[in-house]
Amino acid sequence: MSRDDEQRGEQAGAQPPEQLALIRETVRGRKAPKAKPRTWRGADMAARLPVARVLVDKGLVHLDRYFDYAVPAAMDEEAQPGVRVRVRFGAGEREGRREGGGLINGFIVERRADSDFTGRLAPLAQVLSPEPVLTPELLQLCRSVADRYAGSLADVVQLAVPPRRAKPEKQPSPRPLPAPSAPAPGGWARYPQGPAFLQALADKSAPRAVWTALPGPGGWADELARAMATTLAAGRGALAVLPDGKAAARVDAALTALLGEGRHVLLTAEAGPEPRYRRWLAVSRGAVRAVVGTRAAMFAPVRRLGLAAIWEDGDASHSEDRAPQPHAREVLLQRAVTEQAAFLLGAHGCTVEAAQLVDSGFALPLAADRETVRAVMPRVRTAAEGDEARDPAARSARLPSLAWRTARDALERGPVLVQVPRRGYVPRLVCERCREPARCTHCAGPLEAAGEGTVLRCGWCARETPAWRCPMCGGIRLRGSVFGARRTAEELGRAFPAVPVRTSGGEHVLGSVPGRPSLIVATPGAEPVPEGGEGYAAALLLDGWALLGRPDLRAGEEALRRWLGAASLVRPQGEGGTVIVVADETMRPVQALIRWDPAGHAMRELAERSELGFPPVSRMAAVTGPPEAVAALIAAAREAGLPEHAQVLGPVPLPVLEPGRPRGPGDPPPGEQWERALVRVPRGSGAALAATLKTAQVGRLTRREGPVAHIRVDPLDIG
DNA sequence: AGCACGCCGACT
DNA sequence: GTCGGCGTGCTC
Repeated sequence: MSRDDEQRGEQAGAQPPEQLALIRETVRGRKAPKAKPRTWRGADMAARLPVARVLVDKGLVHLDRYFDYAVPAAMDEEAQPGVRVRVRFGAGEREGRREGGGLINGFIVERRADSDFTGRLAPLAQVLSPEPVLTPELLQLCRSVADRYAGSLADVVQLAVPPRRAKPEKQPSPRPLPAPSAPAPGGWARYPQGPAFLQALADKSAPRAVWTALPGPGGWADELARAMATTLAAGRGALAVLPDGKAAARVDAALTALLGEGRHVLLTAEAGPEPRYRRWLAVSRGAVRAVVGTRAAMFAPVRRLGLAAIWEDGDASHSEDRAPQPHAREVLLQRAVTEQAAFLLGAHGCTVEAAQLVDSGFALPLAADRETVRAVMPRVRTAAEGDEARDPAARSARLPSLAWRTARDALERGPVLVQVPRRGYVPRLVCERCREPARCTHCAGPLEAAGEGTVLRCGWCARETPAWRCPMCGGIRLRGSVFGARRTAEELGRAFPAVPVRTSGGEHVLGSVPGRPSLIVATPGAEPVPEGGEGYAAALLLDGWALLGRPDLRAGEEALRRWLGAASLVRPQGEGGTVIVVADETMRPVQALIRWDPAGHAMRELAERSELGFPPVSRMAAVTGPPEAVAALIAAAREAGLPEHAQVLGPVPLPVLEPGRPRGPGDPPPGEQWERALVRVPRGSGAALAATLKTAQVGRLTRREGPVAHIRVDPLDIG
């Protein structure tokens, strides 16, 4: 943003000398020794509201409460609610004097006349900066997120408030620009309910919608920007969270085209810490009222929020990987409700959670007519896996003949996208005949085989299934591997020697590619957008079997989501756009792709999960850790009182972490054998479950009872 | 988690 | 009489 350059230098003249020294030290570099704050022992305390209630910045669950400190008179002015402070913490009293105790950071949450603490209050050591970053609204949001995820407030605050940077704080934010005028509906006119949704935003009411975006490269970004601009025009703030920097940049560009510079900021990691903090401050100070960003932006303190939007809620990157691992969709839902803002969930596909929002009546569907969909969608055809082409080059690439012919013809007209499975994306056990994932007859968890010829065991409840029989087709044989996908991708180049081949995925993701004939081999989610806005002439989706074969609950939804993502970049069928999906055409996600009906697919999935008692119809929490820690935490939770109808599944041994994959919270350290138990409760008991688990955890940590287990509410990979 | 406090045994 | 083992419990 060019706004970052418009800042004026600091006005140091107003600062007291003590602070100047501190500033110099901070600016000089990280290695410089920290100024030692004075002790304030015996100093005068503030005359009015001499007590500061402080949130101590330590993520320990059993310290999840506030601590009171005395406010020295010299800090009275700056020690306002929301500011960052340093306090002495963890020391006892020796010879009647307060001693030692490490200096740690915290936030003032309240100024009070008195404390309910009976001992002598320690004074605040230092006000780090007078910027009130943890506003009451943000604090309340963090509290409810912490509660929902059985985490500590300090952990969530750490996710919500970016680390301090001295320079941006000392610069003024630009003056807020007046509200823009409302934009035209643009692409929203293609949706029967589109204009009405915008009108509701303009009327400052709080519409909630699950938006099934029409295919086409980039249209969605403009529509999202228009929804945000309409909200701004009504005098309220807007926030959109996107799965990656690439998608966020597109909405940023669309908003800039609509409103010019200065009315919104882009909050992504790519900007670098200092510009990012500067932009965050501009939002916090109310200078900017619209935010486009990646998941950390879900906490952005937008003033008078009028719209909370999320794009592609099925993308795994919307799930925070730091404790307590909140999901952007859930956080934005929470904000929409408490801040009385509109909620917009948009995607090309549809998650079961989104379907449930519609099913429960919380949100209304925002989708185009069948006719409109048919007019812009590509032609979708299936190719059988065994139906390999006669051409030897195509054979070596294991391309079905239809895929081979389609690609060859389309390459006359433009670029062709080839979607191949991501490495490590290998299914577990499925029926050899109909490819139905093998599930436990007791709890419907995924069946696993420890090795060749070993007995089948459930990945959830550990019960053994000695004689498996497919419930769908009666088959008795299982299959569990996928052909070398990586090699298939490489061999594609040999199948089409006359055409340039480019790859996108893993470390090297392309944002866009030239619109001329070429083969683009990409892993799901890394598909580049063809330049010129025309789209791909064709797409080959070769990863069907790998995607659909996973026993993951989301396998179908995820396969469809990834296919739709790629197919959305293909030209309409009227312009010759064709998609070939190599998968069995009788499978439900394949059918949904052919009909371009993600919402219908998600509704059917939801109905099925409802029967089986799966999330999101039920709520789950995963408890992982060393076996004795898991057992003890579950026992403690039982004692603390699990909600009615709670069901404990397992524990079962956790599979060893694949080498190379980064270890997250809840993953075992290398070499340790951990276990996982799942606790399942009816919908509506989620809050009670989180509270119980947290109580059990706090009890165990306080008494330091052996190794610690990790709690994950709404685990993603439950089988 | 740190870290101090305290209660009991072994030492100068 | 005093030092220090580590078990117990608090951190404003």
